[in-house]
This record gives sequence, C-alpha cells and structure tokens, in this order.
Amino acid sequence: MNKTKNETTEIQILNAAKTVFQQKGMDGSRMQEIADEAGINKAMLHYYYRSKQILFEAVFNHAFALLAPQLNKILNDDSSIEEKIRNFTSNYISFVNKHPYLPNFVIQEINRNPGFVLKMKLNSGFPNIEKFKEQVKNDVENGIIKPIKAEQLFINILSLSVFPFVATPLIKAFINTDDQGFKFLMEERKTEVANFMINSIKT
Amino acid sequence: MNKTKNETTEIQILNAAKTVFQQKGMDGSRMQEIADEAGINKAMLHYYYRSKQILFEAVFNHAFALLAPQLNKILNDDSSIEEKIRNFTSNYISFVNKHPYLPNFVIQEINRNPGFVLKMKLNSGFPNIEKFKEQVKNDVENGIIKPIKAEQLFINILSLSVFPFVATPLIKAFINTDDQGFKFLMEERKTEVANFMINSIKT
DNA sequence: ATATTTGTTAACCATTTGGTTAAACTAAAT
DNA sequence: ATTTAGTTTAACCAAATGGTTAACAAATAT
Repeated sequence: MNKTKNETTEIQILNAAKTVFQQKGMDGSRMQEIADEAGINKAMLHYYYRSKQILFEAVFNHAFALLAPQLNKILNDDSSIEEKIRNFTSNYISFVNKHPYLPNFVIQEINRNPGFVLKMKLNSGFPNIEKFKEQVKNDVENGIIKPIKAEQLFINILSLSVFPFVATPLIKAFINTDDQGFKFLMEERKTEVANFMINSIKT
Repeated sequence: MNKTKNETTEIQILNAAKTVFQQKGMDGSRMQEIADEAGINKAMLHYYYRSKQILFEAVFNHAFALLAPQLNKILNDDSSIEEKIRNFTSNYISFVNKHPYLPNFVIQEINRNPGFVLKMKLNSGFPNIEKFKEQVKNDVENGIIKPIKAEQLFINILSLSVFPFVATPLIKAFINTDDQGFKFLMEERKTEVANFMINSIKT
C-alpha cells in the first residue's frame, strides 16, 4: 500500500498558495491563479486540499507558526526586559525583510475572520502574556523600570515594530520617500526603536 | 426640466456601500449585499455609480478625507511637539471609537492597490511631512527634545496610536482580554501613549 | 503478470457575480 | 393634458468561480 502522496506536488501547491494568498488575501485569490503559479491543473488543488478554505487555513497556520515564536521571545523568555526589547525590535525587522507580506496577511485575515484567532488560542505555544506580566511587575517594584502596565508595554513594542510594515505604502507617501529610503529608515529602526522605548521606561 | 438627482437615494447608497466595503473590503463585498443594505434594487447602484470600482473609490476617498485632517494636525499645525503628541494620541483614539472599521479599511485597501495612494498624493491637503521636519530639527537644535529624526518620530506617533486598532483581535487574544477590557486599555492609552513618548524625547 | 491504489488531466457543472436592458413610473415644465 | 427628463424595477446575460467527474497513467502490492 502506498500512502505517501507525492510530496513535491503538495509542497509546490503550498508554496504557490502562500504566494498568492499572502499577496491577495482569501477573497482576492483565485484557485486558478494558485494552480497556474504551481504549474499544475486546478483539479489537483482539490485532490490535495479538499477546498479553498482548507488550503487557505494550511497557509494561514503556516504563516502564524512563523510569527508565534517571535512573540514568545518577548513573552516567555528568561532575558531581561531591556534585552527583550533590543532583540525583538532588531530581529523582527530582519524577519520581515525575509517575509514581507506576512504581517499584513495575518492581520488582514484575522480581522476578516476573528474566529480564527480564538481557534488558535487553544494550541499550546500560542503567545500568552501572563509570564511577561510577572516580569514587568517585578521590574517596576524593584525600580528597574518606571511604572507601566505589561499590557501597554507589550502593545507599544508590537506597535513600534510591526506597524511600519503594515502601513508601508501610506508611510512612504507621507514622508516622501522611495523603496530605498524606506528600507534605510527601517534599518535605522533596528536600534532607534529600542533606544526610544528604553529611554522612556528606564529609571 | 428636472436635473436634480434624487439625493436621498444616492446618500443611502453611499452609506450602505460604506458599511459593507469598510467591513468586507473591495474583494469581499458584493453589489447585491450593498443593494440589500440600502434597501434598493441592484440596478440602482449602477445608475448612480457606473461600476463597483467607482462606488468603491467614492467610499475610499470619503474615508481618507476623514483621516487626512487628523494627520495634518501633527504635520502642519503651529502647536508645540509636546502639544501635538498629547492632542493626537487622545483625539485619534476618540476618532476610532466613532469609526471603528476605518483605519483597517484604509490600510487594507492601500496595500491591495498602492497606486491609490500615489493618485491621492496629487490632492492638495494630502499630509506631508516637510513642515514637521523643520519643527523637529529646530526643537532638537534648541535642546527642547533629544536628537531624533522627524520621520522616525512621526512613524512612532502613528504606530503607537493606530496599530492597536488595526490588530485588535490579535492583541485581545495575546493579552487575554474581552471587549470591555480592551476598551479600557485604549482609554488608558489616551494619556499613557503621550507620556510614554514625551518621557522618551524630552530633555 | 496483474490487480489495486495513487496521481494527473481535460471537460464539465451549478452558482455567483458584475453589469445591462427595456419597460414602467414619477414629477415637474410646457 | 402632454411632453420630458429623471428614477426605479424585474428580467436577463456573459463571464468567472469553486468544485466535480470520469477516464487515464504511473506506481506498488500480491
């Protein structure tokens, strides 16, 4: 009995689906376009993934699985808050250079269907703030950082790191810059954002 | 001769289109759904707006016209940087409470079609950073704020204010809170974010 | 060898979707 | 009262879309 599906085809499909879904979203993507991108027949998509929805969820889960560890480095790591801030802002910007469509894709689709995120919360490994809350509380009590709620600090870290990549075309228009100028600003942010935050909370 | 189009119908259509487009985006919206929402026949949509694209652009421009003045308050107002930061963070959060779908809608659609934003740059009143750059440069030179590029400061203001509303369902999941708890955090941010920033840049 | 399972294709199908048409209706102007 | 221009509707249409089918090819097991 041969139960091993042709893996190269399945991977081709997943890669093609990634490319198309991440650029155009669920609603804007067409099964035919994914088939073309994969260089195969449209019926093959349904052979390996029964429906558009199932193929989409495979892509989405794969995308989210790349993001989650990044966040857990802030939330569940043992390093100090200052280290976490410096590492995350720098690492995240490098990460986005490798996966430029990813942040927007995840945010767009979670807004389209907030039920997704509730389903994913059940997974172990889903980012959770509890441990980070303890850490912030302790650091505030010990006078290492100025008083701030862990929730607000976490939202700030995320906002400053992620937003520029979600609103790239808008920001480029406001500040009158091209791809190269924008890229330079983002490289600058690797340290700029960390300094900006630490400046604000360090006692 | 009666040349006055029925304005109430046209406004009904625009309002219905706003509701549907802003929640589901261009690709996810159906002309039939907009017609139903407006309580009219589908053909009427094409009578007042020749195509889905044209109706969509009417909605989009309307949405953007609400946002632009907010940004120009940072970029082209005569108040001090500290005042700008305090006013914007507070005003923007109130603004989003009135138009909850707006920030996401604009960002989603500009990413789908970056050409939009280039067309809009030609409009007078399109937010432009030049004047703000002067102000930041002067304040840095006069020692009123610590050295920072206007671009980075502007991106920071925008990020900290806008991002939580773009990523609401995600953030709610990470920090384990419900609608009410989230709303409370956002109210807190009206002053929290301003303090956080001013703390960082004030000399 | 041959039967059976797995992989692949082209043609097909039902439904949805944006858009059109032609006729009916309304209200003001003549 | 009749014309005229704008408004509204139901029926219609072609194209697109997600999905299915049936036949065929290639691999694997017996």
